Formats: sequence, C-alpha cells, structure tokens
Amino acid sequence: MTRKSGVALWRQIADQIRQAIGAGTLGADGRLPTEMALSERFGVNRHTLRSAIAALVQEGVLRAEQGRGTFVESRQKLSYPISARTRFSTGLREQTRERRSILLADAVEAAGSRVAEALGLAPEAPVIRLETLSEADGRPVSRATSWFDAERFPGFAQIYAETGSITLGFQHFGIEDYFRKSTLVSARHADTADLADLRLSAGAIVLVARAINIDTAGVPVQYAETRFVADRVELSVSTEA
Amino acid sequence: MTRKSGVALWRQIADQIRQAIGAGTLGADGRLPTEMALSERFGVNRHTLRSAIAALVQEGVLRAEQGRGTFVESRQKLSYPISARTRFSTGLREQTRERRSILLADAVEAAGSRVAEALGLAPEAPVIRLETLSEADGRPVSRATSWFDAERFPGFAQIYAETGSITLGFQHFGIEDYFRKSTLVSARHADTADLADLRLSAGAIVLVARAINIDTAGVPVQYAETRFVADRVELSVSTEA
DNA sequence: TTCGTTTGTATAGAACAATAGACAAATAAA
DNA sequence: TTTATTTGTCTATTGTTCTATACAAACGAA
Repeated sequence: MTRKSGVALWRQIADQIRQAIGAGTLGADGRLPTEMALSERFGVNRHTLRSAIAALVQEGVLRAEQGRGTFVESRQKLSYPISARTRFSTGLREQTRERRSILLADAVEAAGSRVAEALGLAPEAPVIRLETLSEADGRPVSRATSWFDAERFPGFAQIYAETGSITLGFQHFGIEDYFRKSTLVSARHADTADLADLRLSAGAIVLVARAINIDTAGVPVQYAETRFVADRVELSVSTEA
Repeated sequence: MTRKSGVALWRQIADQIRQAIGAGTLGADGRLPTEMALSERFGVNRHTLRSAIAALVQEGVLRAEQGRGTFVESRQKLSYPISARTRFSTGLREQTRERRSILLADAVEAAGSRVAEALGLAPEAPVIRLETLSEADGRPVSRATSWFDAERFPGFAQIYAETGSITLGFQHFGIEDYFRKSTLVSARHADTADLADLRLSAGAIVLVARAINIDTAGVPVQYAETRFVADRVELSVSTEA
C-alpha cells in the first residue's frame, strides 16, 4: 500500500481484492474474510476497507449482506483466444452461456495514417468505421472500433447492424473465410467513453488489441482496435508450431 | 477527468499525457505545450497540472527547464514479439542499443499447482525459481519470475547468473533449441515490489504474460510470468499461417 | 431469548488534493 | 537592456480521503 501516490488507498485495495479474487487467492469458497480481518491484513482503518468493498459491490464483483458477510458475485476470468482464426463468438462459446455484439455507431470517414497503413489503402481513402460493444452473459467484455474499405464493402454497417456478426458481414461480400494476420497488445487505463460503455469505475484497466484481418488472398479486410476489460478477460496466444 | 473517483486528478492527467506521448498525439516535436495551455485543456488549475508533470519528470518521461519549457525525454514504445521463437534479447535487438537481464534472486522450492501443471510435474515437485529484471538502454522493461524442473536443470540459477541468458542456460543442459508453446496475456496494476524494481510510480500498469516454453520433444522446460511496463512495451503477436 | 459476530451508519479530527492569487528566476527575443 | 514568456516557489482556503471511536441493525447459534 503506497500512500500519497495519487491513488486513494481504498482504490488500491479494491484493485488488489478484485485481482486476488480473479487469481483465486481470495474468496475461493465464495465468501470474503470479515471487514475487520481484511482491514488488519491491509493495515488500514475499517472504513477505508469498506470504501474498497463498496466500490466492488458497485461494480458487481461482491455482494455484502448485513449480519452475514461479504460474498463473491462473479469470479471466473474469460480466456479470449488469439490465433489465425480469431472470432469473438466462437472463441468464448464454451466459457459463456450467451454472447452478443451491439453496433453503437457507424460512420464513413477518411482513413487516418494508422488505418490506411493497416488496410493497405491510400491516405485519406474512404473507410467505414464501426463502434461496437460485445457482451457475454449480460456483462460487457469489450469495446471495439473497426475500419473497413468503404469501396470494397459498401453498406457493411447496415448488414452488421442486422446480423451482429462480422463473419456474416464478410460472407455477404463473398468472403467465405478470413484470418488474423497480426495483433499488437498493450494496456492502459480506460478512457472516459469506454468507462461508460463497459460499465467500469474510474481507473479500470483495458487490454488493447490492435488487429489486422486478411482474406484468403492475403489482402487486409479489417483493422480493429479492441479494448478488453482487463479484470474480466485475458488473452490466450497459442504459438505452437 | 473524473473527480472523487479515488484517483487524484493529477495522476489521471499524468496517465493521459504519458499515453498521448506514446501515441504521438502530444509532444511529437519533442516539446510539450506550456503549463497554462495544458491546464486549460484539461480544465484544472495550473498547480494540479504541475503535479502531473512533476510525476512524469520523476519517471523520466519528461524534462522541465525553467524559462524554456517542458520536453519529452523518451517516447518510442518497444514492440516485444511473441512467436514460437520468443527470445528477450533478439526480439528487441533492432529497437534498442543495449539490453541486459539481471538475476535478482533464486530459490529451490516445491511447485505450486499452477507451476506443476504448466511444467507437467507432480504437485510439490522441486523446482528452481528465478527472479529476473530485464533492461533496455538502461531502463527497466520487464520483471519476470521463472520456474524450471530442479531435477532436470540442477544449478540453472548459477549458470544464468554468470551468462544472463536463458538460452545459454538451456544449452548447458544439451537443449539446443526451445519454443514458446502458449502465452496468456492479462493486465493489472503493478504490485508494490514490482513498482520498486521497475522504477515506476504507484498506479502504473503492467502487462502480464504467462508463458510455457517447450524443448524440441515438446516437453515443458520453463514456465514464466513476465510483467512488462505497459507504458514502455507492447506485445506483438503474429498469427500468420 | 440471549449472545457473539458481522455489516451499516454517524461524527469529528488529521492528512492529502485541488483551487486561487502573487511573485521569483531563468530564458529568449525585441 | 527591456520585455514577454515560461517554469519554480510560497501562502491560504476548500473539499476529499483516512483515521478513530461509538453505536445500530441483521443474522446465526447456543
């Protein structure tokens, strides 16, 4: 616990508890130690610890019952596979009951330098941008921004809005299969807009995956920047020959 | 900017500036806007903004000169490749002038459940644990904890301490080549010990890679949990067929 | 019921964060 | 040299966070 670091003690403790629950080192039996025990373990006042618990209750990680104790509401981390055939829906099929993706917004715009380079287009070429939110079992998992060549895929947004599936969108344009070429993974604090969409509290961490998908001919068809909730998802990379 | 969120405004601003510098959207010319301009942009008092800058100066990201302005000290993010042949030294060779790894501590202990499973050993089997720190161009890049089968690799720590290389350590035991089997990537706030080793300030984010390396016969030889400084490194995953 | 345990609420003081205004010190340009 | 610009220091005030103590309310077991 670091004091006067710009991060309140209660928030540092909330982060540690959330992480320990994910790692299974705390509340593995579904029940948290008492407030007294935890406040002693962290070396803080009971009220400070209560602030941490309150934040986690707000997030839906814990549930507190007067007179009984504090309980773990959701534990398991999802493992999102990254491979040549990465798909949102199939990747989480066995770990979740229900998955869905929602189109938040779409636009046609001129490609920025990063997007143009990733898609192999001329700078300022027209591209379709999709803002999407993916949920699993009713809880937000990731928030993505995707770009597509507007000349090759006119009306992609419309089709995606109806089907909720990138794969089906591509099929409409005669692309039966596509592959993940490369993925850059970084991490940062969620920005204000993502905090709201992903229903997180300030200071939450997102894993950022910047990915390029290609068709069977090796031509880039999609560039996407996906922000995963770091507390709910880990990325699984398989590099076996 | 979120107030009373448990994260001080100056720290939120420091995080944003650090990130904007990494993305090239701020200080691309090596020079930061004035304190007045920045405090207006973020909608805070100049003193609050100064706290953010002071933190970044402390981290070595910025350099402030009285009467002249504030300047960017280090910008470029390192791109750490994750593939079947992941090696620390070779992976960063073209992006850095100088790289080194330091052995901080080592021990022989009984394998925990996660380690035993990863290495394919019996629970409580004896394993060697290495605590290492990797630097590039004099700045800490990652902090790793590695485990090896103590029966197969007796004295591995000693050899690593002398050579600073995992690859050379394996060669000593007749392993000419080894491969990355799988990598699990997650992100979290750095814990207190890592903050000190990696010379970070509180609230810093680390990318956590949990990796299994195998020999040419497919037998696991190393399990490692590496914490990368998220502001200085991104992971590059290539999944092309 | 009675008792011990546990979470919930209230109040007050000390430490830290954020705002405000004023001025000093260094730099660069007129 | 003079002036404008920019970072550095100081003091004061207000709001948030943390600590300390006390007691209420709900639960479960004796």
